[in-house]
Amino acid sequence: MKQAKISEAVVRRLPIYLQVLNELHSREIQTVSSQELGVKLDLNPAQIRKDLAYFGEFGRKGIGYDVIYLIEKIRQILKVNQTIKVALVGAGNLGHALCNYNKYSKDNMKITAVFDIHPDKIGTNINNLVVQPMNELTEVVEEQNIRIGIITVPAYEAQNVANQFIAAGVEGILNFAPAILRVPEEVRIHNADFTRELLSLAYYLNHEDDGENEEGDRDESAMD
Amino acid sequence: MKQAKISEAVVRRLPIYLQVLNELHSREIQTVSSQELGVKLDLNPAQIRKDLAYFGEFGRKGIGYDVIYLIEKIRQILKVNQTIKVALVGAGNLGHALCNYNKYSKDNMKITAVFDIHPDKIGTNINNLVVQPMNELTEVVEEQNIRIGIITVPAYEAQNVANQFIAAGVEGILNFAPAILRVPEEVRIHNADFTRELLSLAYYLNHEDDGENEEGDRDESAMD
DNA sequence: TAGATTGTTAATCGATTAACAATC
DNA sequence: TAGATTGTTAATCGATTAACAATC
Repeated sequence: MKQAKISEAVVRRLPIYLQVLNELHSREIQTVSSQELGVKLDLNPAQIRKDLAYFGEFGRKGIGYDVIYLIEKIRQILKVNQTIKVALVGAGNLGHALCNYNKYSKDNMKITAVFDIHPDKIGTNINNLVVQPMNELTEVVEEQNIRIGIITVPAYEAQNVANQFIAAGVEGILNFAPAILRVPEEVRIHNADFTRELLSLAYYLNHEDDGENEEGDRDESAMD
Repeated sequence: MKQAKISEAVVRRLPIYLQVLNELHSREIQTVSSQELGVKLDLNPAQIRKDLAYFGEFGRKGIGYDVIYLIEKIRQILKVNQTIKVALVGAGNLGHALCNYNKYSKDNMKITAVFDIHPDKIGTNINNLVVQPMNELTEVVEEQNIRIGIITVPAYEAQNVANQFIAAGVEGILNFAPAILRVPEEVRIHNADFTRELLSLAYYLNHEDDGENEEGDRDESAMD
């Protein structure tokens, strides 16, 4: 009865469920069926039921899921029912944006420390946090028990920052820099590099209606 | 011989390949094998070859892939060999950050217009662009032939902005707001909501070494 | 009770990986 | 030529979906 291995696809859907559920909750809706969730999210209801069933029996047959209860359960699963402390390196515009989001967030993930390498940034204030110099990172991460590091520095500095986070003992890294980072196996890394999203979005432009891509280009031999 | 249907998973890997290739190019490396790419990206070499082979024969047997040639080809596939114009709504910190990234980007995706609803933002300058009022959006999008809209407004305004983008005729939307947006089938939407990344990252914290989750919680009947 | 909806098993579908002939 | 590596087919693996008994 050990928890079956949960695929990444399942885990990535949980925050989406949470988002819809929070919205339903704010509209004071108390119960929801997998059917209804499926319509909202363009997902197969069976998939939603199956995803949730990996973690327990959260619903009631004939009724559906209690919104508040399910929110609580998903939070438990994602471990955001406890406060998780986060540090951020790179006090630029993006760093600012994330700190602000943070302020309004309902989830218990808190950015509790901000670092930067540039002397003109150090000592300034972001959302009640004082920007600290990089050489204090290790100490602060250890002392505050920070578990996640966010990287919002230019690509060429990203690996270096990641290394410092890892040395300091974070368990996960959220990387916004457009760079491929090497991390040891025990550290989880997620990339939130928006250029990837933008480029893959471009692929789908006009893919139906214009035929530009359908001739030429295909049957020449490569690199001649 | 019509192009086989390309799965989303494949398309999402193309920008990653492009990223590594650009890096190799900047280091003046001229040829690369699927083997080497696989090591760098933690991907199976066969998968990389198969991904690329959907679009043509880009490599040379016994040799590998010419870096410059492959960059060019992937750019064609993603349609970023031409300039693609992008508009952004929401001139906050995140909007600023994206506009700046944009400035340094090598890809031909250009943010050419920025909008905001707040009077105090309108008329200000971001990266040489003047922030415009929302009521000019439709006209500007049409005139400039803008094909992608980026949404960096609070969640409660996101759907409204999306509707305006869609009415103005954009083909794709990149949404940074933590909201689930409804769009018509012909409009492609990608979500870059960082809270999702952060929440799914939290799931993986400590999943190996602490057993907190392994008892209790499982076999109580739901909602009693 | 009848209708609705879950949790779960079985069937299907699609994506990844292995293997290898072709060839540089 | 011998070694390397592609493009591609076949085998495997995993994820999604359909179907339905259990039950509220």
